[in-house]
Amino acid sequence: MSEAATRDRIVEAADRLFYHQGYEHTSFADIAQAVGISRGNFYYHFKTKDQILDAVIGQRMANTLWMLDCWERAGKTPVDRILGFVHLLIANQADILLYGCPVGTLSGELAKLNHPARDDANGLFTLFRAWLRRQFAHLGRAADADALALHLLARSQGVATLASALRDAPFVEQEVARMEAWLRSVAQGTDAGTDTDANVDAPAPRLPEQGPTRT
Amino acid sequence: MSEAATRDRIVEAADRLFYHQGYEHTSFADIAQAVGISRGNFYYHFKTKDQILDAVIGQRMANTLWMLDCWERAGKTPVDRILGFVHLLIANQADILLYGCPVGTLSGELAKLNHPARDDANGLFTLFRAWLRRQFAHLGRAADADALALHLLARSQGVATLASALRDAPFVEQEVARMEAWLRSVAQGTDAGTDTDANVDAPAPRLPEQGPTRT
DNA sequence: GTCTATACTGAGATAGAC
DNA sequence: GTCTATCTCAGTATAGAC
Repeated sequence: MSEAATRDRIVEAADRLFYHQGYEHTSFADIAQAVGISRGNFYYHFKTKDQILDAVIGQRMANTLWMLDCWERAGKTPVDRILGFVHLLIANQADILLYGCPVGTLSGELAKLNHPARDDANGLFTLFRAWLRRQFAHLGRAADADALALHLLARSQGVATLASALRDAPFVEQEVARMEAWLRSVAQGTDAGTDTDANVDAPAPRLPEQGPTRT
Repeated sequence: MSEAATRDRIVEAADRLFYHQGYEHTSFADIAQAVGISRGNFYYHFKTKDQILDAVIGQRMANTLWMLDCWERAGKTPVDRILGFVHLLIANQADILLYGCPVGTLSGELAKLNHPARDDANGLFTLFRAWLRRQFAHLGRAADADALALHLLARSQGVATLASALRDAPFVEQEVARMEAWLRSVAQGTDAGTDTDANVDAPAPRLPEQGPTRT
């Protein structure tokens, strides 16, 4: 088999396994078995496990850019385009219920491992952030476009995390509907709790927080 | 040293290390070193790694119950009590920026490992969920109290995930302010996008979603 | 209760034949 | 390019002395 073809199959298998089982928990043997090659052959294509991770992240970046570009071209209005992002939760619902968001979970794992590729993995977040920011700016919210982008990213991450923990599909639908409503209110400028209001530095009574554990 | 004292120190060290480094990435040697005992002594107290995990989860459950009870007694109104939860993000900001939320990250890791203690870890979510649900019910939102509880839990999870990925402290403050504003609107019954509205089954144009990758 | 010594396993990585 | 064989090391776990 051609070198490129085998390499691609390795990256593809590693991508899936890292998503399903986590990076650290996935062994060379797992990937080799999934591809159908020997462990030895493996090292012809990748010298270290970190190299495979780099390749996987690289491919995810490319795929993400391609996907963002699709939404860009397919959506007539900024709202339509942002809905493309929101509906990823629906389109990938089955996987998300089982494995969470691939961006968030990889980022979280690499953070705990203190892995050098941590920043590269976070680059995926940056891709979405910049794209969303541009959409919100086009929506006439240039002033707080970045805050809105981060807000929506966080909402989406939270839904993925809780959905996979609880394995709760209706919850995903519910939250997506909520995000759609929020997006409409942002488009109409009727959203509450934004930075343009004075409520940012509202004092709000702080309670005696925090027991012996953190949460 | 008394048996109980050493055991407690092991659980405490394991709790911290599981949070900082992840469960799988933390070895017996790591915990033993942190406690200052030998690996051999370790096995006098816990026979397997899973047993330590169970003990850690048990302690987190107890601590969480205690914390929820504190908020219950300290907050005069349901809004005050819920704010106790929201402000955990502020109180534990430093840790969250580095390690994310201990509940969400453990739950996510155990899900990927397909670990038997997965459901036990998710019990922590259930604790918060039931407590928040009760607060929202007291707020006069009995009909959608559970949905509101899950929504706030998800928001909090999303903020923790993104905050630790981006190491962005101002973002946490910003999102907490947003949650406070949202909570006020819920208390006043002026919140949008709830299940009581007709917008749940709004069609909303679905775009050609999903490129070759999931996100 | 706590220690040292050690068995056993799986995983990352290398060498060299085909 | 792909394979088998092998090395090294870390991690879980056990046995038995003190």
